[in-house]
Amino acid sequence: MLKHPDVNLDAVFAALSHPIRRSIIEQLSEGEKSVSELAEPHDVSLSAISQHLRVLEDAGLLQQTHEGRVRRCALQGKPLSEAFSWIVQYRIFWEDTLEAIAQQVEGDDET
Amino acid sequence: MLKHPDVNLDAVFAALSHPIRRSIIEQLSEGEKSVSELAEPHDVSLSAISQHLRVLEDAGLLQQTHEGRVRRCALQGKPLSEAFSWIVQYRIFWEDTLEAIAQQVEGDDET
DNA sequence: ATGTTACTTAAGCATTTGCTTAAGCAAGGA
DNA sequence: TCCTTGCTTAAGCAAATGCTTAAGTAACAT
Repeated sequence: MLKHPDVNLDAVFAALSHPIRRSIIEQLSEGEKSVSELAEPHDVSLSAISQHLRVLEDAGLLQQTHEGRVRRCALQGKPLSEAFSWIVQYRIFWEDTLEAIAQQVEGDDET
Repeated sequence: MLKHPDVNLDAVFAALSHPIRRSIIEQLSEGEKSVSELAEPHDVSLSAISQHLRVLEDAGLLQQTHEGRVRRCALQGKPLSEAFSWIVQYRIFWEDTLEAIAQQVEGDDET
Protein backbone atom coordinates (compact mmCIF):
# COMPACT_ATOMS: atom_id res chain seq x y z
CA MET A 1 0.00 0.00 0.00
CA LEU A 2 1.51 3.28 -1.12
CA LYS A 3 1.65 6.03 1.44
CA HIS A 4 1.95 8.73 -1.20
CA PRO A 5 -0.25 9.10 -4.30
CA ASP A 6 1.22 8.84 -7.77
CA VAL A 7 2.37 12.11 -9.23
CA ASN A 8 0.75 13.24 -12.45
CA LEU A 9 3.40 15.17 -14.39
CA ASP A 10 0.77 16.67 -16.70
CA ALA A 11 -0.93 18.28 -13.71
CA VAL A 12 2.34 19.28 -12.03
CA PHE A 13 3.81 21.05 -15.06
CA ALA A 14 0.44 22.64 -15.85
CA ALA A 15 0.27 23.91 -12.27
CA LEU A 16 3.76 25.39 -12.61
CA SER A 17 2.91 27.14 -15.87
CA HIS A 18 1.02 30.05 -14.25
CA PRO A 19 3.01 32.91 -12.68
CA ILE A 20 0.60 33.34 -9.79
CA ARG A 21 0.87 29.66 -8.91
CA ARG A 22 4.68 29.73 -9.09
CA SER A 23 4.61 32.83 -6.90
CA ILE A 24 2.41 31.00 -4.40
CA ILE A 25 4.96 28.17 -4.28
CA GLU A 26 7.68 30.74 -3.62
CA GLN A 27 5.62 32.20 -0.80
CA LEU A 28 5.03 28.76 0.68
CA SER A 29 8.73 27.98 0.56
CA GLU A 30 9.11 30.56 3.34
CA GLY A 31 6.71 28.62 5.52
CA GLU A 32 3.05 27.78 5.94
CA LYS A 33 0.57 30.47 4.96
CA SER A 34 -3.15 31.04 5.14
CA VAL A 35 -5.20 31.65 1.99
CA SER A 36 -5.54 35.35 2.80
CA GLU A 37 -1.80 35.71 3.34
CA LEU A 38 -1.16 34.00 0.02
CA ALA A 39 -3.68 36.22 -1.73
CA GLU A 40 -2.38 39.51 -0.36
CA PRO A 41 0.43 40.20 -2.89
CA HIS A 42 -1.67 39.31 -5.93
CA ASP A 43 -3.98 41.63 -7.80
CA VAL A 44 -6.81 39.15 -8.33
CA SER A 45 -9.84 38.19 -6.28
CA LEU A 46 -9.64 35.84 -3.30
CA SER A 47 -11.81 33.49 -5.31
CA ALA A 48 -9.21 33.34 -8.06
CA ILE A 49 -6.53 32.50 -5.49
CA SER A 50 -8.75 29.80 -4.05
CA GLN A 51 -9.07 28.31 -7.51
CA HIS A 52 -5.31 28.47 -8.05
CA LEU A 53 -4.82 26.69 -4.74
CA ARG A 54 -7.14 23.95 -5.93
CA VAL A 55 -5.03 23.47 -9.05
CA LEU A 56 -1.93 23.21 -6.87
CA GLU A 57 -3.67 20.80 -4.52
CA ASP A 58 -4.90 18.62 -7.39
CA ALA A 59 -1.30 18.45 -8.60
CA GLY A 60 -0.28 17.34 -5.11
CA LEU A 61 1.86 20.42 -4.57
CA LEU A 62 -0.19 21.66 -1.68
CA GLN A 63 -1.26 20.24 1.63
CA GLN A 64 -4.09 21.99 3.43
CA THR A 65 -4.90 21.69 7.11
CA HIS A 66 -7.89 23.31 8.76
CA GLU A 67 -7.29 25.34 11.88
CA GLY A 68 -10.68 26.70 12.79
CA ARG A 69 -11.84 28.75 9.85
CA VAL A 70 -8.30 29.40 8.70
CA ARG A 71 -6.87 27.12 6.04
CA ARG A 72 -3.18 26.59 6.47
CA CYS A 73 -1.31 25.73 3.28
CA ALA A 74 2.00 23.90 3.12
CA LEU A 75 4.22 23.03 0.20
CA GLN A 76 4.46 19.35 -0.69
CA GLY A 77 7.81 18.50 -2.23
CA LYS A 78 7.12 15.15 -3.87
CA PRO A 79 5.62 16.46 -7.13
CA LEU A 80 8.47 18.94 -7.45
CA SER A 81 10.95 16.11 -7.07
CA GLU A 82 9.17 14.20 -9.82
CA ALA A 83 9.29 17.22 -12.12
CA PHE A 84 12.94 17.66 -11.21
CA SER A 85 13.66 14.01 -11.98
CA TRP A 86 12.05 14.30 -15.39
CA ILE A 87 13.92 17.45 -16.37
CA VAL A 88 17.28 16.40 -14.97
CA GLN A 89 17.40 13.47 -17.41
CA TYR A 90 18.18 16.02 -20.11
CA ARG A 91 20.76 17.88 -18.08
CA ILE A 92 23.44 16.81 -20.56
CA PHE A 93 21.72 18.93 -23.19
CA TRP A 94 22.29 22.17 -21.44
CA GLU A 95 25.51 21.28 -19.67
CA ASP A 96 27.15 20.36 -22.96
CA THR A 97 26.20 23.60 -24.61
CA LEU A 98 26.16 26.03 -21.72
CA GLU A 99 29.16 25.88 -19.44
CA ALA A 100 27.93 28.74 -17.30
CA ILE A 101 24.83 26.86 -16.30
CA ALA A 102 26.82 23.76 -15.47
CA GLN A 103 28.97 25.83 -13.14
CA GLN A 104 25.90 27.33 -11.55
CA VAL A 105 24.52 23.86 -10.91
CA GLU A 106 27.77 22.68 -9.33
CA GLY A 107 27.81 25.74 -7.15
CA ASP A 108 24.31 24.87 -6.07
CA ASP A 109 25.36 21.35 -5.06
CA GLU A 110 27.92 22.45 -2.48
CA THR A 111 25.44 24.29 -0.28
CA MET B 1 19.01 36.80 -11.04
CA LEU B 2 17.69 35.06 -14.11
CA LYS B 3 20.41 33.67 -16.33
CA HIS B 4 18.30 33.78 -19.48
CA PRO B 5 15.71 36.54 -19.45
CA ASP B 6 14.48 35.45 -22.88
CA VAL B 7 13.13 32.20 -21.51
CA ASN B 8 9.45 32.35 -20.61
CA LEU B 9 8.81 29.89 -17.79
CA ASP B 10 5.05 30.08 -18.36
CA ALA B 11 5.54 28.80 -21.90
CA VAL B 12 8.18 26.23 -20.91
CA PHE B 13 6.13 24.61 -18.13
CA ALA B 14 2.99 24.74 -20.28
CA ALA B 15 4.91 23.01 -23.09
CA LEU B 16 6.05 20.31 -20.65
CA SER B 17 2.52 19.71 -19.36
CA HIS B 18 1.40 17.60 -22.35
CA PRO B 19 2.45 13.94 -22.55
CA ILE B 20 2.94 14.02 -26.32
CA ARG B 21 5.25 17.01 -26.03
CA ARG B 22 7.27 15.41 -23.22
CA SER B 23 7.49 12.29 -25.35
CA ILE B 24 8.76 14.36 -28.27
CA ILE B 25 11.47 15.79 -26.02
CA GLU B 26 12.44 12.25 -25.04
CA GLN B 27 12.63 11.30 -28.71
CA LEU B 28 14.77 14.33 -29.48
CA SER B 29 17.14 13.49 -26.64
CA GLU B 30 18.25 10.53 -28.75
CA GLY B 31 19.20 12.85 -31.59
CA GLU B 32 17.75 15.03 -34.31
CA LYS B 33 14.52 13.87 -35.87
CA SER B 34 12.26 14.90 -38.72
CA VAL B 35 8.63 15.79 -38.13
CA SER B 36 7.46 12.49 -39.62
CA GLU B 37 9.85 10.52 -37.43
CA LEU B 38 8.58 12.36 -34.37
CA ALA B 39 4.98 11.76 -35.39
CA GLU B 40 5.35 8.04 -36.03
CA PRO B 41 4.89 6.70 -32.46
CA HIS B 42 1.91 8.92 -31.68
CA ASP B 43 -1.69 8.15 -32.47
CA VAL B 44 -2.66 11.62 -33.63
CA SER B 45 -2.56 13.37 -37.00
CA LEU B 46 0.62 14.85 -38.44
CA SER B 47 -1.09 18.21 -38.16
CA ALA B 48 -1.48 17.76 -34.41
CA ILE B 49 2.23 16.94 -34.12
CA SER B 50 3.09 20.01 -36.17
CA GLN B 51 1.08 22.09 -33.73
CA HIS B 52 2.80 20.49 -30.74
CA LEU B 53 6.16 21.28 -32.34
CA ARG B 54 5.09 24.90 -32.64
CA VAL B 55 4.32 25.01 -28.93
CA LEU B 56 7.75 23.54 -28.18
CA GLU B 57 9.40 25.98 -30.56
CA ASP B 58 7.59 28.97 -29.05
CA ALA B 59 8.87 27.85 -25.65
CA GLY B 60 12.39 27.76 -27.11
CA LEU B 61 12.73 24.02 -26.54
CA LEU B 62 13.11 23.25 -30.20
CA GLN B 63 15.61 24.28 -32.83
CA GLN B 64 14.72 23.58 -36.42
CA THR B 65 16.82 23.47 -39.53
CA HIS B 66 15.39 23.04 -42.99
CA GLU B 67 17.06 20.46 -45.18
CA GLY B 68 15.15 20.58 -48.43
CA ARG B 69 11.55 19.84 -47.59
CA VAL B 70 12.51 17.93 -44.45
CA ARG B 71 12.45 19.83 -41.19
CA ARG B 72 15.10 18.61 -38.80
CA CYS B 73 14.28 19.20 -35.14
CA ALA B 74 16.82 19.41 -32.34
CA LEU B 75 16.38 19.81 -28.61
CA GLN B 76 17.41 23.14 -27.12
CA GLY B 77 18.56 22.75 -23.53
CA LYS B 78 18.40 26.33 -22.34
CA PRO B 79 14.71 26.46 -21.40
CA LEU B 80 15.05 23.12 -19.63
CA SER B 81 17.93 24.53 -17.63
CA GLU B 82 15.75 27.47 -16.63
CA ALA B 83 12.94 25.16 -15.54
CA PHE B 84 15.52 23.09 -13.67
CA SER B 85 16.90 26.19 -11.97
CA TRP B 86 13.45 27.24 -10.84
CA ILE B 87 12.51 23.87 -9.42
CA VAL B 88 15.86 23.15 -7.78
CA GLN B 89 15.38 26.16 -5.49
CA TYR B 90 12.85 24.09 -3.57
CA ARG B 91 14.97 20.98 -3.38
CA ILE B 92 15.06 21.16 0.40
CA PHE B 93 11.31 20.56 0.41
CA TRP B 94 11.41 17.24 -1.33
CA GLU B 95 14.64 16.10 0.28
CA ASP B 96 12.90 16.55 3.63
CA THR B 97 9.86 14.77 2.25
CA LEU B 98 11.90 11.92 0.83
CA GLU B 99 13.69 11.49 4.13
CA ALA B 100 10.36 11.30 5.90
CA ILE B 101 9.12 8.78 3.36
CA ALA B 102 12.31 6.75 3.69
CA GLN B 103 11.80 6.60 7.43
CA GLN B 104 8.20 5.54 6.94
CA VAL B 105 9.22 2.79 4.53
CA GLU B 106 11.87 1.56 6.96
CA GLY B 107 9.29 0.98 9.63
CA ASP B 108 6.84 -0.44 7.11
CA ASP B 109 7.93 -4.02 6.40
CA GLU B 110 4.44 -5.40 5.69
CA THR B 111 4.22 -4.17 2.09
C1' DA C 1 -29.02 35.56 17.95
C1' DT C 2 -26.55 38.51 14.89
C1' DG C 3 -22.66 39.88 12.64
C1' DT C 4 -17.93 39.36 10.92
C1' DT C 5 -14.22 36.76 9.15
C1' DA C 6 -12.14 33.27 6.20
C1' DC C 7 -12.81 30.98 2.90
C1' DT C 8 -15.33 27.90 -1.05
C1' DT C 9 -18.56 27.12 -4.67
C1' DA C 10 -21.60 28.45 -8.44
C1' DA C 11 -22.55 30.73 -12.56
C1' DG C 12 -21.17 33.17 -16.40
C1' DC C 13 -18.00 34.66 -19.91
C1' DA C 14 -13.88 35.29 -22.90
C1' DT C 15 -9.83 33.10 -24.24
C1' DT C 16 -6.88 29.20 -25.03
C1' DT C 17 -5.93 24.40 -26.03
C1' DG C 18 -5.99 20.15 -28.59
C1' DC C 19 -7.78 17.81 -31.83
C1' DT C 20 -9.90 16.95 -36.50
C1' DT C 21 -10.23 17.34 -41.80
C1' DA C 22 -9.12 19.86 -45.78
C1' DA C 23 -6.50 22.78 -48.29
C1' DG C 24 -1.98 24.93 -49.38
C1' DC C 25 2.87 24.97 -50.61
C1' DA C 26 7.65 24.13 -51.58
C1' DA C 27 10.96 20.40 -52.86
C1' DG C 28 12.19 16.40 -55.40
C1' DG C 29 11.21 12.52 -58.71
C1' DA C 30 9.08 10.54 -63.04
C1' DT D 1 5.37 18.84 -66.87
C1' DC D 2 2.57 16.35 -63.40
C1' DC D 3 2.75 13.74 -59.13
C1' DT D 4 4.24 12.66 -54.72
C1' DT D 5 6.36 13.82 -50.35
C1' DG D 6 6.97 16.51 -46.11
C1' DC D 7 5.05 19.56 -43.74
C1' DT D 8 2.15 23.89 -42.50
C1' DT D 9 -1.99 26.50 -42.16
C1' DA D 10 -6.98 27.25 -41.97
C1' DA D 11 -11.37 26.34 -40.23
C1' DG D 12 -14.20 24.39 -36.99
C1' DC D 13 -15.41 22.33 -32.67
C1' DA D 14 -15.44 20.55 -27.78
C1' DA D 15 -13.21 21.04 -23.62
C1' DA D 16 -10.32 23.39 -20.38
C1' DT D 17 -8.55 27.65 -18.25
C1' DG D 18 -8.69 31.99 -15.74
C1' DC D 19 -11.08 35.43 -14.34
C1' DT D 20 -15.24 37.87 -12.43
C1' DT D 21 -19.34 38.63 -9.05
C1' DA D 22 -22.56 36.62 -6.09
C1' DA D 23 -24.03 33.35 -3.02
C1' DG D 24 -23.00 29.77 0.44
C1' DT D 25 -20.74 27.77 4.66
C1' DA D 26 -18.48 27.35 8.85
C1' DA D 27 -15.92 29.34 12.88
C1' DC D 28 -15.60 32.86 16.09
C1' DA D 29 -16.94 37.39 18.45
C1' DT D 30 -20.36 40.43 20.60
